[in-house]
Amino acid sequence: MPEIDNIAAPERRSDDEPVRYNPAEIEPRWQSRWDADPALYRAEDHAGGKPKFFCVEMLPYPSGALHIGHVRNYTIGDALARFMRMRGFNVLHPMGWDAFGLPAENAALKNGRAPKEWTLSNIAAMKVQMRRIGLSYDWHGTEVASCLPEYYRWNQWFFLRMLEKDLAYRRSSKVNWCNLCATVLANEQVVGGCCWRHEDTPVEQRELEQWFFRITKYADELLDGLDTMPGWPDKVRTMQRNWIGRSYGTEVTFAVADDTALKGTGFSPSVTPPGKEGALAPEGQPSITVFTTRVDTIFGATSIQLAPEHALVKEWAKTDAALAADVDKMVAEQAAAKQTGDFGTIEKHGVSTGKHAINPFTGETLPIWVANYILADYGTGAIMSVPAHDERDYEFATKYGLPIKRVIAPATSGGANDDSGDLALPYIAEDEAVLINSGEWTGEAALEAQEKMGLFAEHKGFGKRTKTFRLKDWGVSRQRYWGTPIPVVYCQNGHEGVPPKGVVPVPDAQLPVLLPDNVAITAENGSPLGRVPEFVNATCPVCGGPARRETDTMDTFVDSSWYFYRYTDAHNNTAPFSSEKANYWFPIDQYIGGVEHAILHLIYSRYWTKVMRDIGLIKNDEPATRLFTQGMVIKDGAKMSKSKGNVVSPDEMIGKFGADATRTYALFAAPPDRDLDWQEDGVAGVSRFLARVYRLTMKYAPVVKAVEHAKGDEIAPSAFAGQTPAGAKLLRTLHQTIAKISEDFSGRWHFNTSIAAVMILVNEIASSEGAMDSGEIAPATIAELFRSLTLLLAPFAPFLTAELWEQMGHTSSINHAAWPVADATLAKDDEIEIPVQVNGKLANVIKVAADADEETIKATALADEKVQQRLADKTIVKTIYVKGKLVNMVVK
RNA sequence: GCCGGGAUGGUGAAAUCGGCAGACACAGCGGACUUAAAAUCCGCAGUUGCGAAAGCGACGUGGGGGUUCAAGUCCCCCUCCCGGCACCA
Repeated sequence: MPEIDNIAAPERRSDDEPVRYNPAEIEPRWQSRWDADPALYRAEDHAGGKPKFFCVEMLPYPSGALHIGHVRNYTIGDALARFMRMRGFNVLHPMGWDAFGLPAENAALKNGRAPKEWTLSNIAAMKVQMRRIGLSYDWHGTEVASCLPEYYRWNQWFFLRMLEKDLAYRRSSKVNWCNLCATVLANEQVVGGCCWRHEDTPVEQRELEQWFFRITKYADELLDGLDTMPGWPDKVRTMQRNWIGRSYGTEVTFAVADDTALKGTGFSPSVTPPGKEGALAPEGQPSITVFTTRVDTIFGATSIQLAPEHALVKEWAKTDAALAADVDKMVAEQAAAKQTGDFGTIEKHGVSTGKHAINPFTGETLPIWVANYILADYGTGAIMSVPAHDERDYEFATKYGLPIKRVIAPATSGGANDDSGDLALPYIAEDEAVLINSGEWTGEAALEAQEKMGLFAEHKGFGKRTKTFRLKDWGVSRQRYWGTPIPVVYCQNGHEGVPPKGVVPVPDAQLPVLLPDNVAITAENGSPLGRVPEFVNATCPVCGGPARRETDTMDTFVDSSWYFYRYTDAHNNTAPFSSEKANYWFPIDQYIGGVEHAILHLIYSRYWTKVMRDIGLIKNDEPATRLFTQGMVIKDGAKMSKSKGNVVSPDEMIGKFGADATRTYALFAAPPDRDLDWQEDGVAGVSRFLARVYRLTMKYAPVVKAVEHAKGDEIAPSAFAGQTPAGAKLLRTLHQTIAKISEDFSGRWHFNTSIAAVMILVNEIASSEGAMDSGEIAPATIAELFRSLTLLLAPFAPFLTAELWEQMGHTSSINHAAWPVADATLAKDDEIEIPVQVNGKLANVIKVAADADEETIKATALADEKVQQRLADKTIVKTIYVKGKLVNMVVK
């Protein structure tokens, strides 16, 4: 190919007209070209032969401005999406807006702006920012905004399906109330006793009628499914496991003793009337059911403890003023402690009810107490207290002088009847521990006894083996305006549609129930919708009579529970999405977002996926195969906040250094899973690096163009004979870099080292400028270098690389240009460096041929002068050789 | 208290499987270019001792112990920081 070799290197441009990297000129120019092409990032129809890749980043709340943390999150996803496109995948990369929620109402209160107008203008502003950053979203095909009726009508549609399946229900319950939000919060939205949005505002407990979703129906599946999700971080899975909190145990029913009868027979608390063992309470007599995970310790129970809000306590308090007063105090104390978040540390105390219960296993009579450490909403709100084998019960029993009875001993101790008591109490029994003092069960291993005693209680009818979850049903009612109206009415003629009683669902055909505009937002409690007569006054769909419309709206986590399904079919107006499309794209191949949603959005959306599967919409069990949680962006070692004045503005960064530098820095400064300390000087450094790439590539772009033109625009083949050493060295580095980055993308995602590798390559190219100009390095090599360099940087710096790609004479977009392939032969070093140690200390580094055998390497090492100095007067005991890595001589 | 994650130069970090600790950058210092500055380029750079220098040596990955020819990496104990959960029976 003489004509190629004869292409002259371009003249060095004179110093007075340098080619300057100017992102402020390049980036807007490309941005408007991209904006003008609605199909640029459109995924192909699923009929195509390419493998699919569905890449989703968690959608933002449209607050009005992107946070630098968003930039990091979206840049990670965008780099991956761009890489996968170049690897030939059919990539769906969408974006949307989590657009309902309280800040819009606060803005209305503060500035008098309508929530809708405020939200939509924020969306517009943030979309401009996202476009400036060069994020490759298919806006036209996929954009979703949850505040639009086209979206939220499907929330309503799902709500109706949930009603039909008895997954949505209404009941009165104690709820978390945030005064600043002026609404109810779900358990998941209470963080350390405070509101998740108002970190310093304690959550109050209020009794309210609420809509709930029966997420507990799926508790087992949500928990067990975690074991089948290796692509999710352990951290998130562990958090979800703890949140769901399944405990296997036994419910045991204790009959409440008839005190009047006992008094007549000379009652003694530990003596049971004969024949009363295992007795259930007679008709009309109350009983108490406790939940325990350690039924094997039941012979050690010495009292029953009830939560202050237990139904029986309320009953007894009616006729016992002193008890009522004590209990009220306890309820108030529990509520206060929950607010301040130190529920776990308040001192245990309680009060005796004077009543007694009968242990069905032993027939013993146990005193019934009310205790402040018993939760009303976990298990049955009642426990059997076993002070010998439970720390909390021990503490309580010691305080009040209740008996402590040992019924379990370690398996290694003196045997079944060893209750010598030399072991510290409380003794928390292990599985192998052995029962003592437990009647016919004495001698059984604890774990087996749990099983057998549970079965026994079941058989005798005073208990059952069961499991309890920490997870509660999801309260979705919000007393707010800016959310999805719940699509039911209450018929004033008493018509009933579906249960619950009195509720008439709005028929599908009447959806959406539109959120009215022009609603006065005030700070008063109660939903603003309740003050809009045109909204509240409705017609019963069953009888046509007057009806009152539900004024609660849905929790915004409903919106985000299924938004990514809508991406696959965003313009569908007859269904939430087409099953065919969803089944092609789902599950999401890579989901990326902050870990703060580990037990909010990420558990709700798993639940929603299972519900949608069970109503036949989709086939997948889980929404996403892989989840990545990126680290926070911090500044000067601290979380960014307006009050600290250390907030980094993405616009300012882009204005100063350009989007490419901002993006590249966000990936370069730290591995994506770690926290990143934002340093503006670092962005400046990356910007200098991109400027160097620009200057060099612009200089040699004509060479690339000429070479590729001569070859008919084929990809330059790498291996050609007669390569000079300088050229071979550059090609080696190039192919090592290609291999490294390709690997980083498919595994570790340590883009910081990917970018460092490109920097090394560029440094080497820059120092070979003389050799390239003199012709020592062939034009074909130069062409391959710059062509590949541009492709390698394309996922990180899309504007710069698009510009350079065009400057090299390419007319087709770089977005779908093929990712370079590493040539292992070219990447291979022909000479390697081997460190030589003497007694583990570095003596020297020797250079040997890459294919040198062990003998040669050892001989070379031994012959080395510096090594010899270390070996003087010593005897070599052993020589360790690690192939291609090191030689270590052990000497005496 | 329990469960995760982390601690490496002045700073962000690298070392992917036990094999040259500090790649790549930032900040710094010295130099070139310039009337000057900016920009750019070249060089130095873990700490410390000896030396005029080339160089030679010691120490060094939060602390202490261990395994190994060899430890940032594996094991045991401890400290501190971040995140989550926390009287869940």
